Amino acid sequence: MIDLKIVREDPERVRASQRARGEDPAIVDQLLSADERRRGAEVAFGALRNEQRELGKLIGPLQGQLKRATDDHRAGVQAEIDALMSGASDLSNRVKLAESDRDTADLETAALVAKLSNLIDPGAPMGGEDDFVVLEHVGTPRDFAAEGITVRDHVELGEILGAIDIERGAKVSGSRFYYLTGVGALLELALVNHAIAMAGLNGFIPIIPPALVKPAAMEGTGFLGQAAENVYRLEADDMYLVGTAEVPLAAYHSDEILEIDSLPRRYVGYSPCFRREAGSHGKDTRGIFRVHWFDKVEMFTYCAPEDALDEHQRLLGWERQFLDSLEVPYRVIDVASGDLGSSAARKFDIEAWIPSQERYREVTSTSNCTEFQARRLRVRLRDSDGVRPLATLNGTLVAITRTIVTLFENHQQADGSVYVPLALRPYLGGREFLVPV
RNA sequence: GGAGGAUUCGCCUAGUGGCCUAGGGCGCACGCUUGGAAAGCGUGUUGGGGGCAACCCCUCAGGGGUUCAAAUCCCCUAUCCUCCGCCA
Repeated sequence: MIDLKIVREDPERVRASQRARGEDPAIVDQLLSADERRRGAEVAFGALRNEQRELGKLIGPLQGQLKRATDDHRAGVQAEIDALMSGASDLSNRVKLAESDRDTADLETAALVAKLSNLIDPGAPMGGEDDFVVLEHVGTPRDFAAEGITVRDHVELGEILGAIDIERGAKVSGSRFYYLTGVGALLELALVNHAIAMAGLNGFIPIIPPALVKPAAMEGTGFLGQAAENVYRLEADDMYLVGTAEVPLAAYHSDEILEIDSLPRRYVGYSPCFRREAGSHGKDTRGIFRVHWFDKVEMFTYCAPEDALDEHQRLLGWERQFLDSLEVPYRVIDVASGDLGSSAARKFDIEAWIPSQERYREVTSTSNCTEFQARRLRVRLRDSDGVRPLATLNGTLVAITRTIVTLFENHQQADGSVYVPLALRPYLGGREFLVPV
C-alpha cells in the first residue's frame, strides 16, 4: 500500500499515477473522505475511552478500600462507589458505539488504500504495453540462412534431444504442462546451480521457500488485485500456490523490523511457479514458452528506500550478467506505466531473441516495489531516527522454461544438436553439445 | 486424527477482575564515576493511530463474548511443544 500521508498531502500525484496506469483516480477522493471520517472517529473514541479510564481509576482504589474497610466505614465507601457507577453503564455503551464507528471507518479506509497501486516512478515511460522503451541491445541474432540452417523451434529440438515431453505433459496434467527428461532435466539442474552459484558470489543468501502460502502473503505482495485471476487457490485449505518465489521471499520478513546495519539483505530463491494463465487463451500455445508451472530462480532485496534506485540497477546488472553467460542475444526494455504490476514503481524486462519467432521475448524481469509491499507486509527498518518502511525489489535470475527455449533455439546446430555455453559446462559434465538421442 | 501444555516490551520473567490501565532481570543506549576500562550508580529502552500543542487512544498470539472495569473469566482460531495413532 502507499503512504496515506502522501494521499493527504499530494493527492494529485496519486491521481496522476493511477491515470498513468490506466486505473481509477477517483479512489483517491473516496479515500480522502474516508480518512477524514476515520480521524474524526478516532478522536471521538479516544475522548470517550479516556473518560471511561479516568472513572476506572477512581473506582479501583475505592474497591480496595471497601475490602479493607471496617464495618462502620463500609457503607460510606459503598455509597461513593455507587455514585460513580451510576453513569458508568451509559458511558460504556457510548464507548462501544464510538469504537464500532472507529472500526468501521478504519476498515473503509484500509479497503480503499488497498485498492491503490504503487506510485509509478517518474522515470518510467508513459503509455500501454507497446510503449516500452528499448534501453539497449546486446549481441546479434545469428543469421541461420547464411549458415544454411533451417531453424527448428524448441519443441522440435526438445524432441530430437529427448529433453522435453509435451505430449505426456498434456496426458497427465493437461495443456501447458510438460516433462523435462534426460538432458532437459539435467539442464534445469545446471541452470539452477549456475544461477545460485553466481548469486552467491554476488552476496545473495540461497533460500528454498514454501510454494504454498497463506492469503496474507499473497495479498501482501499485491497478487490478489488485478492479477488475482492468474493465481491458483486451494479452496479446501484457503492456501495459494505461488506464481513466483517473490511471494514467500517478500513475506519472509513480514511483521519484522530489520536493523539498518543488516541491510541490504539479498536472497536468492528457487521455487516452482504456478500460473493459471487466465486470459491468455490461444497465446503461445505451442511448446513450453507459456506454461502453468515452471521452476525459477529469483533474486529478492530488502533495502533502505533511498538505496532502491541503485539496487534496481544492480539487479538488472546481475540479470544481464547471467544472460551474458548464456551467450544469447537480448535487449533490455523499460516497461511502460500501463504495463507495470500493481506493486512495481518501475520495471525492466530482458527479452531474449527467439529465432523461431524472429522477435525478442521476455525471459527475465526486475521490479522496484519501493515501500509498497513492505507497508502491506509490515516489514520495516530501524535506524538512529526510529522505525520506517523499507524498500523491496525483485528480479529473475533464471526462469527455466523460457531459458531452455532461448538456449535451444539460439544455440541449435544443423543436425539438431545444441551448443552448450561455457558457463554451463561445469554443471553438465563438461558437455560441449547436447546431442540427438 | 486424538489428548495435554504453552504464547506478556529484543531475550528471560512477575502477574488468577480494580493500589498492574503491566513490575523486575538481562541486553542495549546515554550520563555520572575513572588515567583508561570493569564494577557501581542514575536515566532511557514495544510498536501503531490521532492531535498545532499539552497530550490522548490502541497494542499482553489473533478474533469474539461477559463486566462499570479483562493480561486475568468464557468461546473460537493460529502457531509452537509433549504424548498417542497414522504415513513416509
